[in-house]
Amino acid sequence: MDTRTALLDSAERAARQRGYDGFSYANLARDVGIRKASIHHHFPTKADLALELVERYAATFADALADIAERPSNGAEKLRAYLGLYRDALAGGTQLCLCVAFSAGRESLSPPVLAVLNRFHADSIAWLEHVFASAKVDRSVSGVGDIGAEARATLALMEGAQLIARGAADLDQFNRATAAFAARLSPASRH
Amino acid sequence: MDTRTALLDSAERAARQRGYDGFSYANLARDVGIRKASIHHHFPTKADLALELVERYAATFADALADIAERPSNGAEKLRAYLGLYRDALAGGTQLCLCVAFSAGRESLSPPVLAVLNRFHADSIAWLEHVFASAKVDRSVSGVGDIGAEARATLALMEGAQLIARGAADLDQFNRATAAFAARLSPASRH
DNA sequence: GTCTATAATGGGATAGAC
DNA sequence: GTCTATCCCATTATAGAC
Repeated sequence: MDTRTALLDSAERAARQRGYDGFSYANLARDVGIRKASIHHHFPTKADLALELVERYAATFADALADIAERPSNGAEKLRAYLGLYRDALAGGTQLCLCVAFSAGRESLSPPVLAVLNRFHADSIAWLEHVFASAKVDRSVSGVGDIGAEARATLALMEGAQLIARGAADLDQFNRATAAFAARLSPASRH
Repeated sequence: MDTRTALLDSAERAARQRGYDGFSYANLARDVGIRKASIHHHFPTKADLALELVERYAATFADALADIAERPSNGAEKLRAYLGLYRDALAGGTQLCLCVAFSAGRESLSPPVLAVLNRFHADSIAWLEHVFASAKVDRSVSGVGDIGAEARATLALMEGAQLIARGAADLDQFNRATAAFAARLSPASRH
């Protein structure tokens, strides 16, 4: 594999486990098998690396959301898939969504990275608002209230449930924290 | 004020803004007005400081929960007060609950600090389970399902809503994310 | 593209005078 | 209890050979 990609992969794993301040070029160098000075050839500064990391992550996530949105499914099924994204991102209780992991050490981040993070949040909320709006029409989700509030509550629930599960290193904590939310979603139809 | 207390206060502010890795003895020294070497007289290592910090915070929080629990109020009013604790902890969008702030850089923390953090979470969940159980009886909260799931979902919602509000540096984001939850609580009676 | 070598900085921590 | 002075280490980053 491409050294550059290997570095990004290694950095993503580390960042999602330990946050931005929690990984160093020395870690990456050991992990990838080159010297730390060589990393600067690919990413001149750590801020450059972080920016590309978060951009790549946001793009991948946005693709996943677009993929879900395009499916010919109702609101409940889209939200179930959304829930699955956050469950999978936990990697069994060891990792967080990169944006949650970066949200903590926020003050260490460069302005461009913060900008991507904020966009990620705004896009997520907009996507959720859209899905909740369609769910209100197709009646596949019970008790849908104000769309903006639903979207923010859902995002908060995902991020908080990740923190709880990560703290306990136990994926089941995520499932329990999101059980009531999942119960609002009408069952998947058996095609 | 006591130098020791001033150091703890300064450290708490810094930690809740920037996480464990995000503050240093140099910061505290500048803030409190002594030299950084002097801090070691009060707290030999940073792990010692962090432990006392998190213990003090957990104790204060536990007192607040006990205070709420002892009030002659129904489940809804207790949960409203709980919500208020997390809203106030945001300090208008600039700070997180210490346990949320520490949850991120988890891997940097010493085992004793992690232990206090885990106890904090467990105690919070137990407290919430108890309140939801009583709310099920007094019918002051709508649609109460499984107690354990309700408790974990509520904790996750608080923590996630804090992250969202902090990211936007806007307290109102917290209110919006928790609006649906607040709407489940029966209105406060006018004595 | 990767290496060795080396800044330059900042971190936590210690010794010992006052 | 606080200070100065110092240590050791890890960090990001650069220069220049190969």
